[in-house]
Amino acid sequence: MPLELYNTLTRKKEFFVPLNEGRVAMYVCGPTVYGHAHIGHAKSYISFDVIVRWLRHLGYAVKYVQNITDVGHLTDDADAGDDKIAEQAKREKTDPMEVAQFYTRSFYEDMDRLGNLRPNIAPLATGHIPEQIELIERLIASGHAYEANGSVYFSVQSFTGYGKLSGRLNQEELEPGTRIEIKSEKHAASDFALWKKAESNHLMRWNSPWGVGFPGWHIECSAMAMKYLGESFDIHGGGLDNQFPHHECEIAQSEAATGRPFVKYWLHNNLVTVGGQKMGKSLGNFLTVKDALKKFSPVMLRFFILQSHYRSPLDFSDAALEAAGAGLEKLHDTYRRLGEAKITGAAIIELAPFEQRFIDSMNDDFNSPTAIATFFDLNREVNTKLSSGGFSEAGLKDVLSFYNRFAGDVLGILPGGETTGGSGSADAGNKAIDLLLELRQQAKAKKDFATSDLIRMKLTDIGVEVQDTKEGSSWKLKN
RNA sequence: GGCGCUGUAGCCAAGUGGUAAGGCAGAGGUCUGCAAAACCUUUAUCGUGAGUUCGAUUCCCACCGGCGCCUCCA
Repeated sequence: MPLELYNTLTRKKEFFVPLNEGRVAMYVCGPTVYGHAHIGHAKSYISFDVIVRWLRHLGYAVKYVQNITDVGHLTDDADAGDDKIAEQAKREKTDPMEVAQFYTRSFYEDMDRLGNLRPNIAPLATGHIPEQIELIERLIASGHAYEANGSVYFSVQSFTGYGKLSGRLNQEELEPGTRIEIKSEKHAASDFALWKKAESNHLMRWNSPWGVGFPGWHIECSAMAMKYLGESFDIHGGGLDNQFPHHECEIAQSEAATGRPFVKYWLHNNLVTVGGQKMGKSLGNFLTVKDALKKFSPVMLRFFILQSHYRSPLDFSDAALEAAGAGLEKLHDTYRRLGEAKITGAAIIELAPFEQRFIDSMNDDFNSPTAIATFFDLNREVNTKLSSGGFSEAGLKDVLSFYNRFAGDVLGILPGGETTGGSGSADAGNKAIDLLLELRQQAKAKKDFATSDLIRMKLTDIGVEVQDTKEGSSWKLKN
């Protein structure tokens, strides 16, 4: 089965056919850098990371652009309120650029830990002011935008396709005056800001044909996506919460300016809930990646997220994460055993069916949960072979390669460098543990179980789990 | 009110018009000096009601419950 993906724009699964053969141009909305990344960011960027990895596995040359929003994102709606970053700067008694830099670094630190590959291009909104101004000028020239009192607004009614992404086609149904305050300078309630006039106290400001101001939130993505990926490109991703109005506005701006389709496939990941409710600062159930990683390892968090589908909502709880972690440990144990296995037998595993299942899963709209299920079934077979004779040289090599390619390269869920036991370790601490196990082995040989159990108990106390097998004892660190 | 999603075993979570993956937890067993690990066996008729169909958990409708968007949010 070739790759199929669910296109939000058409609301159905479609076969993936890139605009240029062999190449994929992909844009994913990046974070607004006014705070540390939360576990919702983790779900979104892990999902798209795996999507990128899978496209690359299929042989596509993927150009992955993910922006950093460091200006223009306002606290209220697109037209009122203060800039989020400027607000945070006030709270931290510093200036906006420092806030943006600080949280940008924090963001990449978190994403790196979670195993997400860096995007090929990570453009900043503040670094693309001329491109945004140019795009706004095009929209004014073509009659899709108008200036009012130093600000520029997009005229929604000038673009017939507005609403096609979110299904919100009838703009009259918006109840004026309830939640969207009509500003007198706007021609219609649903018009949105492309450029905002800067008040005198506004720190982030640039010169423009309309006076000193700053760009609106939506325009940056259009300008940067088109600059690096062209006026039409393959995939645009983002969180479901950005479907409207952000992505709707992106389509309107871009297609009104160019007269051609902006994006072929729109992908939206579902949201993280905590206790069944959306996570929010105001709800008090807000969890940052950094806090989550104090309790759980990065690969556990990643695995937990990938065990549900990217388009499904995911409810976060300690219990759910621990349950996922127990399963992941099983995978890791087997992988570790494979790495330490001696060539003692002639066993091989027919990997083709497993590979087919994995590929079919991923090709079915990036179904990572069923892809992972493949590994649990393979795991069982591997363990059986390991404890009944062992693998042949080729058999071992093939199985390890399978884990490395699919669990490692594609899903990124193999152990991330944490210490595990076994012989052959150069570390002095590891050697000391190996020595203790050797002494325990001697005690066991003399049927001195009191001593052998004492050693095992004491090791357990310091977090070292001992396991006896026919070939001897092994150990690993328990977290 | 408008748009959309969703309701599968104790918990998490896939999926299909022909009676349901995987994980966690539980039970029994094999192995073991004991344990751990591993392996084997075992636990659901898919929110409720009606309809289409030879047959529906999967399609249509209604209802009940949960969630998201409609204001910034991955």
